[in-house]
Amino acid sequence: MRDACSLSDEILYHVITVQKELAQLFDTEMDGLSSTRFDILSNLHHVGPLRQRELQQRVGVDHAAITRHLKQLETQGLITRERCLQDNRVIFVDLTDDGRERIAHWTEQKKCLSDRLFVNMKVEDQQQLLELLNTLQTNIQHERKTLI
Amino acid sequence: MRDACSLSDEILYHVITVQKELAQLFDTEMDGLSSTRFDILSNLHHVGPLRQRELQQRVGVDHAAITRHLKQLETQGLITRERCLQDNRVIFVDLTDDGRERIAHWTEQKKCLSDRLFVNMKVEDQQQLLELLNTLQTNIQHERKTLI
DNA sequence: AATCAATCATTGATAGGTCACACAATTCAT
DNA sequence: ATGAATTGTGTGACCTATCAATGATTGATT
Repeated sequence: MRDACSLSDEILYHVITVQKELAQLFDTEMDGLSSTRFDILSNLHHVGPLRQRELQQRVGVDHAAITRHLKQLETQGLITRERCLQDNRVIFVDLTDDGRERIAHWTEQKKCLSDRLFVNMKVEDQQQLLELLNTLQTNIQHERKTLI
Repeated sequence: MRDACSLSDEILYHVITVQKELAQLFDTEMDGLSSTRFDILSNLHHVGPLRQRELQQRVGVDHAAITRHLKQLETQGLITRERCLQDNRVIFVDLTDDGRERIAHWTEQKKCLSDRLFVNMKVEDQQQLLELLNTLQTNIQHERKTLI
């Protein structure tokens, strides 16, 4: 990605490096909570109890990853998992009281962090950035569909 | 990152998802060549033989990761590694003829792909996107520095 | 000259991701 | 009603990343 000879190359390269640095910043700032785990807890916090399957789709990682994350979060006492009585395949995931408290705090922490990253960027610039990222994302998705 | 309540949250969330989808598109399109490996070969292609250490810094991954990638690329016959005679600690990495041929082809393939991802975006929009990503990146880097 | 510090590469432990496969429960077709 | 597909979850194998510790080599200090 480095040694980009074209504008588009350079943009793609930056998307990758920005994400990488962002993830590292996130990890050090949030005392070890990974961005995926934050996502899991955040979904449960805002939406309420969720089937494992739906949680997996919302967070956007593999089934296997979700299974393992939830197992760990359960042993840490942040979430509970219960089989559904109507459909014995599905598992309902919910926050414990402790988990609810912790994710509320983490959310606050993350909000401060993300605000700090945009202090010197005008709101209209932020909006345009978001819009451009959206365009890029739909292009990527379109490309991926035509591949399959 | 999902369930963003603020503009900044939403931007960061998009950076992450765009990168993720980009990496997956890249992988499927480039017959299994990961973006890191592309980076390694691309650096060698444009810059020439490099010390392993400098290659590592350019690509921006850990020492360990570079060691393992290079080991694999060597067994695939794409690169060579030779100890430096003057300084027996360093290893010089270079492309083989086969590697040179392959990376040239991959570069072409990638160029087509990245062009396709920006067909519907005006050049001035691309420039602004790049600029905004740069701003964000320097903010992240600044934040990481103040942390340590 | 001997030792101590710095540099470069490697290795092991650990974490997170994918894919492929397995298994149980449910739903659908005929 | 029963056999076949589908769905939800769990597990194993593998890949890539990090960090920490190790080893080897060089350079610097005394």
